[in-house]
Amino acid sequence: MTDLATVLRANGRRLTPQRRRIVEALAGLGHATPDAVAAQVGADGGASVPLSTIYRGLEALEALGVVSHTHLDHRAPTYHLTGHADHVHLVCRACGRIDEVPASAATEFVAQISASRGFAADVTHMAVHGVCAECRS
Amino acid sequence: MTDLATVLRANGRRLTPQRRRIVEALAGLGHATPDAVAAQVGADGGASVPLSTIYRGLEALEALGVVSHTHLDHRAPTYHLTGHADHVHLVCRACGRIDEVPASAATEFVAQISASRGFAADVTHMAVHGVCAECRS
DNA sequence: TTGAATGCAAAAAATTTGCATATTG
DNA sequence: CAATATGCAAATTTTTTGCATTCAA
Repeated sequence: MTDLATVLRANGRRLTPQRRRIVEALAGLGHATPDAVAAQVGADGGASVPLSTIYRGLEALEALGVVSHTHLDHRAPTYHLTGHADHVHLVCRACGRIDEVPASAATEFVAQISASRGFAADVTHMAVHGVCAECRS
Repeated sequence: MTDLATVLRANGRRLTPQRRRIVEALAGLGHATPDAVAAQVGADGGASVPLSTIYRGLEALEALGVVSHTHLDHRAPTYHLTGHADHVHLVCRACGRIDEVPASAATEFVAQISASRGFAADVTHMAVHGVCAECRS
């Protein structure tokens, strides 16, 4: 936790209560859109934080590698703590359900494109679309 | 081409000149955002087509499986013809470059999650983020 | 102190929707 | 002719920006 302050300060940034709350919200939610983060932050009892601050906070934290985001579905960037367990998201195109599988399932795939293209893939929180088991039947 | 009309009619939809131009635009561009499609459609000499029609057209075509979309970067759904060569996009987080590798590179990966979760992944045009060869050095 | 961050409010983008009119099948 | 699509304009939604004020370091 104090680590957060360290990372920010090391880059001339500051740890404000708002940012601390953004991180806490993400820790509790796992994944969340800026909107959802705002809602969660507002739900912790304290004063609500304007969306603009949420956006700027997430942006600052992402620049420092504390959080990152992916696009699980249509229009919604979902943020998560970088430390959050690495996994790939399986997004069902039919029912919308989102399942997860450990990122290790893609190890081979990652190695392959690294070898063939020199591309260092980061499959953490990668979104894979398709149809889930239930919807297939 | 006439096939397009068939698919639409088979579902009670209609082939309008606008939709034909949308498909032509995609064929020429490969991938494109709704905005880019509109620009291309407008560049073909004919009258410009309002964005709302582009959106509705893409939606209708996607529902019939003629086109589909993915999110390559931050805020931009990119559409492409379903028939367009299957490949996975390698999006460089550093320079923004987008490279492609055949979808077959993910065969093993797809098989794995199918076996473990019964999830039928469609990696066509899947976006994989990371750092490209040049930016790594 | 002093520059970074917040809060608001207003501006931009990006989509979506209502509806009268035009068109396709 | 009947139902689907288009065009436009207006309404939403989502994200960004300007700025005076507050606050962390």
